[in-house]
Amino acid sequence: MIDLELLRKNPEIIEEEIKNRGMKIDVRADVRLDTERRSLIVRIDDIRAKKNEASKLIPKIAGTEKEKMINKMKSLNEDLSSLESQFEELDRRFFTNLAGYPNITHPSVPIGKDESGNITLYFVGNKPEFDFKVKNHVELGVGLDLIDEERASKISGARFVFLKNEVVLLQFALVQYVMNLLIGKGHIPLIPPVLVKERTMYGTGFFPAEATQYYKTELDDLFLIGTAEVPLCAFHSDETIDAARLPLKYAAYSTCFRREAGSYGKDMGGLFRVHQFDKIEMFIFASPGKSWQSYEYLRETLEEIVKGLGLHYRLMNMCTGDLGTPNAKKYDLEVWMPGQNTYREIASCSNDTEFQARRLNIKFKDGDKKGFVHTMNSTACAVGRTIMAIMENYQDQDGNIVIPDKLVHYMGGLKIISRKK
RNA sequence: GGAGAGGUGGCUGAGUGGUUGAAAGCGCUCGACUCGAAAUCGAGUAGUCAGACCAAAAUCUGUCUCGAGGGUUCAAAUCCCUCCCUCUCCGCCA
Repeated sequence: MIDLELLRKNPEIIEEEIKNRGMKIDVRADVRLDTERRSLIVRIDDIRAKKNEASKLIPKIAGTEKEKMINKMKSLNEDLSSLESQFEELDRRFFTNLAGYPNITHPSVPIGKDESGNITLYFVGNKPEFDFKVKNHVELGVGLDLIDEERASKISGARFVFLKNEVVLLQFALVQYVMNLLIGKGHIPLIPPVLVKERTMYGTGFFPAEATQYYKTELDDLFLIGTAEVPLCAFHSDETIDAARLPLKYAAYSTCFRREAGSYGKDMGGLFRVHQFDKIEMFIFASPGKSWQSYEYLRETLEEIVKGLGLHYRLMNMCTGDLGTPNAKKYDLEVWMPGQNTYREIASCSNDTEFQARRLNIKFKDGDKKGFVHTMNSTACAVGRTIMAIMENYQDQDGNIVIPDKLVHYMGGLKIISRKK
């Protein structure tokens, strides 16, 4: 949700934003709509005031006086209900339109039409070189008996997978490594509910726009979350947080579910695009003044995690055309995947400034100062995709997988996953 | 799955048709008393959306809000309907 004051006072800023994002919204028409609805509010409030005044008088008077007053009230009611229905119509239209407005992007966000406008900020680490023919993670996984897609498909359908043997331990190791790192930095660990109410999906802005992306339970009207961002963001909804507690940092581990509607045939096979995966998500509630500082902290932390695993990656600054509506800025972290011979997204880090907080009514209080907090989130570790990256980057000539140093401890000392005899 | 209870201000909790946005208590803020504190006394203490003023803040005026939505009525926290949510007991269960 955008700031109404901004729409009223500086509609040109919003128009510029919409243009940059390649969206089409008639801002001026909505400004007029707002003016109209406000003048109706004034007229309605005026009648209500008269009603309230009369209402206080009625019990004190009697006879014809009272009779007259009651009749006056009746006629006021007629005026009122017609104005009210006009208002409701305008109001509904206005806020429906407003729901489509994007957040205002940070000046550092590049302007561009689509993903081709995204800017590579930098590369970290070196692309690994192999003097043998590399395998992709599916070939490796099948060879080492680490993933089973066939049976998953038999019992659940396409885009599901069994993780098996050492790679199960690898998942636990990753979770331990990442959680410990985040707890050390003051993040509060959480395991959230993965089923949420419909209104939570609306509140966090995932509905109605992306409603077809998520699973719904048939008997209870609950939805499976696509990311822990949903319960994390809603965690403090309708709360006022003392500024002294900001920034409030969380880290949630959860399974995530996505229908992947509209991606038929895309990235089939393996761990990259599945209906169910596990993820650790970072989330921060920050005061507006420290927002961008906290956001860069998120990025640094994400990079620290990926660097710790020794993966080569590039950091992308997503352009206006490729940003989500709530995002003021977004970094994507793309890891080099030797088996795909390309960089693939394994993490995404965005600052939604006060866009979500406004919608979920999350405020801060700093003495006499009150306002909406800023919310931002970042993947800490998308477990499936990270496992995929480790498998492909740490393979050896014999199709074995070396365990990254940082994880050996959490693997009970196991240094390599090798072919079973 | 069966049976029941309930949703009122930061909290506890009154309030079954008319100066009730809401008693009382607690908490909190300010003031008095005190060398200081406690106790005591006094005052204040919800948010929303508009409007006036304004650079802005503050202030003032009005509106709406007693889980949500609808209905009855001149008038609803209070009566009626629908929905949502929370809790307790029994059953089942990791």
